[in-house]
Amino acid sequence: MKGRGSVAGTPAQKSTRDSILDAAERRFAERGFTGVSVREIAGDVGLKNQASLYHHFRNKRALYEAVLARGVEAIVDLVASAPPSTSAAASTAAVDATLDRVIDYLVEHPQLPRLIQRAGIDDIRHLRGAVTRLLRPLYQQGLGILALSGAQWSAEELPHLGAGLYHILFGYFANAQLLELVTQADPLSSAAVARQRRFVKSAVAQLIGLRSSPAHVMPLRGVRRSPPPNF
Amino acid sequence: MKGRGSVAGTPAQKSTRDSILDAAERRFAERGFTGVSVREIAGDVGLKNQASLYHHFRNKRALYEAVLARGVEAIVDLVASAPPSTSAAASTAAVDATLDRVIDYLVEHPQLPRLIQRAGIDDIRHLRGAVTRLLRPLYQQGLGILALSGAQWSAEELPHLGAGLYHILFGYFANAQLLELVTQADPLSSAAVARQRRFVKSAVAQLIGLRSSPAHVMPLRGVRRSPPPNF
Amino acid sequence: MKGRGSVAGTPAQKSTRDSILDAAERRFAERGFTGVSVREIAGDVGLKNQASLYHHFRNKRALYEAVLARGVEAIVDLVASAPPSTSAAASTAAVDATLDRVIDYLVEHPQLPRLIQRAGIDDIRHLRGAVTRLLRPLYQQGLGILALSGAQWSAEELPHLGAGLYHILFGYFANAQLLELVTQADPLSSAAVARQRRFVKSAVAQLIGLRSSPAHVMPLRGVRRSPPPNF
Amino acid sequence: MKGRGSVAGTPAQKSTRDSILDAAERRFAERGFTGVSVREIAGDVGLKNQASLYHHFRNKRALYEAVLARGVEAIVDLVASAPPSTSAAASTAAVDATLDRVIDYLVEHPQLPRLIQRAGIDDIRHLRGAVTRLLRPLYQQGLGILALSGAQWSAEELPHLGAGLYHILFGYFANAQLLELVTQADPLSSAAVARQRRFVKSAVAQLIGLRSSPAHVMPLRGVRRSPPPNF
DNA sequence: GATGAATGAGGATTCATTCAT
DNA sequence: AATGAATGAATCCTCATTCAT
Repeated sequence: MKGRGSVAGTPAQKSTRDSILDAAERRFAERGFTGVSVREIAGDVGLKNQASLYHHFRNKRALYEAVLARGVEAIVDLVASAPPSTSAAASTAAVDATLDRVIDYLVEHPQLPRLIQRAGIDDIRHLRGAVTRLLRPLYQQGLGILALSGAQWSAEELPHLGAGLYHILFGYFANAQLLELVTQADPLSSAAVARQRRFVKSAVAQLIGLRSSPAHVMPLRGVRRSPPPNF
Repeated sequence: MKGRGSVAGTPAQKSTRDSILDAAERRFAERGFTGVSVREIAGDVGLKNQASLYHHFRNKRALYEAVLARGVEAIVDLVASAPPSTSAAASTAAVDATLDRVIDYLVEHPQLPRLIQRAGIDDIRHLRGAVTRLLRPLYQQGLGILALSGAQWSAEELPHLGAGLYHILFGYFANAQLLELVTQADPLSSAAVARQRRFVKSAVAQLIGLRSSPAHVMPLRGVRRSPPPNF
Repeated sequence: MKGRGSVAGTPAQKSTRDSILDAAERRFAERGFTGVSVREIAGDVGLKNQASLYHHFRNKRALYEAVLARGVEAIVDLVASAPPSTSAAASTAAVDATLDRVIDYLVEHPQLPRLIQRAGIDDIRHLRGAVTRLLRPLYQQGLGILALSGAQWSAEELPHLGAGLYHILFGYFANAQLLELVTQADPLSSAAVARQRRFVKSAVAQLIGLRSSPAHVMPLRGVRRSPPPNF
Repeated sequence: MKGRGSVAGTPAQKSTRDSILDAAERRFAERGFTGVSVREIAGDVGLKNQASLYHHFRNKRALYEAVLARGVEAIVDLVASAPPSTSAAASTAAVDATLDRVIDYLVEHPQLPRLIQRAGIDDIRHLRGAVTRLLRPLYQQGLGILALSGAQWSAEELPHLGAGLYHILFGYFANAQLLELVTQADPLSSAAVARQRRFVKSAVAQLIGLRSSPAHVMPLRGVRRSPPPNF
């Protein structure tokens, strides 16, 4: 968020600016920066004229960056709020809790992973500042956590592990449409999300190499006997 | 053909059509369908005019789909050429070999993962046909392989595992730019690629359960035969 | 508004929208829908850019249809304002008055007959709505008038008579250029128009049978009450 | 027809060139010169490439003019073949016969009137030569016939009469689509054409002022009792 | 005589943005 | 804060035409 952002403490003028951000987030997630027109976003918000939008954001790119910053900040906050645990056991719990928080959030904001994955694939020249400011600290924090865990990975492999975990976590939601078409089942159904949640936790536990994870597997066993999907 | 066209005597000179496909693949991977102009692609190929391009492809979208199909087909061929092994041991070797082939190919065609990841995130309505034709069989084959391996996953979890492996494998290359900015190291350096190769193989092995984590595999075995749920 | 826009104080200054309609009417009449470019019309109006035109009309066809509707409505109003006379004598006067009004109007708007004749020859799929809304009532009214007059035509022949009168009336002005080339005289000179006016009135009178050719009118009278054929 | 036309006596190479003319006539009649693309015509003829068309006609306009000339010449021949009668009685019969011939021809070539009406409305600068060569003699001949008939018209009114007759005759067929939409009946059905034929003859007889026409009216009386159309 | 390829010019339309109100 | 109008640049695509084969 830049310059004219919410004046401290006063939630007053929320309406229009935030509506624009919401609409833009949805659109940009769906079709990317170049695939969305300012007119479209203005229309979504109920503005009769694209010109009105320029009262709230300097231009299209500024709007895009505001959307992206808002989205990434939310994720960063989610992860950053994890207690900086030092013991492996506490770390395990913390990781699981963080995964839960993130997955919960991604389910509630299903367009966010698309938006962020897109931004990662797109030309990131425009995003150097935001990346450095927001993502690098997050990355360092993640590396710290991974390093703590009883790892089977060398220090130089940790970045690869971090990237892998990120892709597992975000890729599922970002590619929901594709998954649906390929598997012919809704990847965002609550059952599917529950399964994905279990899978991610289990996979993370295995890859991170913490042996405390089986705990949460057991209670779910009964569920595993539920009727099979038609994958 | 003019300009850089076929030099007399070398019959295998790349056809205009293929040159267009190459240029388009690069561009579409970089900036997506809406971010690329036909003029740009035509220019890359040395065509003096966009009109010429329409001699080879009905329109921009047809070109895009041709590019995508070519790219996906290459991957599919890579994976499909894996011997349909039945023993777990043979499977392990086959999986490793396939991973090597795919990684080799992605390194050689670094734009392909971006292109494909993008296509997965984008509106896929236009791609129904291609997806069904190309990806579904590949997916079924993948599921088969995963099911064969002595895994700790239930049948209903296999799709999630498959998706996860895909995201680990392609995400790294697709997000190379982002990774570079965050980690401040080149993810496509030969050293980094070698590390990623080791990481992927190791991670796959762990997740598929061929080599490690046999601990909690046993209790789940019976479940794997259960019919799939509705996702 | 820029350039030649509204001069302060004169509120009835022609709106941009109307200027566009005027220019488009002229152009479309001259060269037809496909023969005119949007750029051309925008240029005529003094707009520096085609884009401005799209602020007032959704697209080229919408503009064309607006032009056509405006033109036809003017004619319809002209004819519709004729008093619904019931006696043959009053009808005669009314017909003459209507002819005068229409001819006056066509002389003042020489491009209108071309526009309308063109529309009749062109593919009318796009015009179904307008035709049904505007022309069918006019046609019914015309049939009523023709039926009233002491005519030598059967009910089933009235549509042919109506069409014939329409073609005589509009064809002259629509084909003015051709007539000039063939007759080597200006068909729109005031003398020529006066002659045409006399000719039309006289021809209409003869064909409608109000004034002349009573000879073979009688034998046909009874027939006129016969129900109409299927065309 | 210009330059490369059919070499005297040899009907040999008819095929392609004439096919092109036929297709072009249809298309140009439907949508006018600017509304038709060369590709379209070539496609109609079965040519896989527009380039082939340029073997037969120098360019699009030359093709158009050839089409127009062929069409107009046919009409001119039809009218010119009327015996140059000198007596009014013979003239009446000749006029009727000519009308029959022309109407027969227009029914068989329903696209011709549209083509010709269009040409008359369009910018005729390109057609000066053809008009002068083909139409002026026809016009003079027509004037002669009209002058012969026991006319109620002055010499200076004859051009108006001539134009009116032309518009009645061609307008009906040229505007068939429009008439159909307005009257909700097919103007080219054989019944409708028969009625139009009677109407035209009768109208012409009245306007020309020949008193011999009633003859052909009587035998048709029975038909007039046929069931009514839904005009 | 027919075709594949190429091309310059132009087609309609949409783009992001600005300005006065 | 919002809107109507305008605009330059760019969009995809089609046009008629030419040339070598």
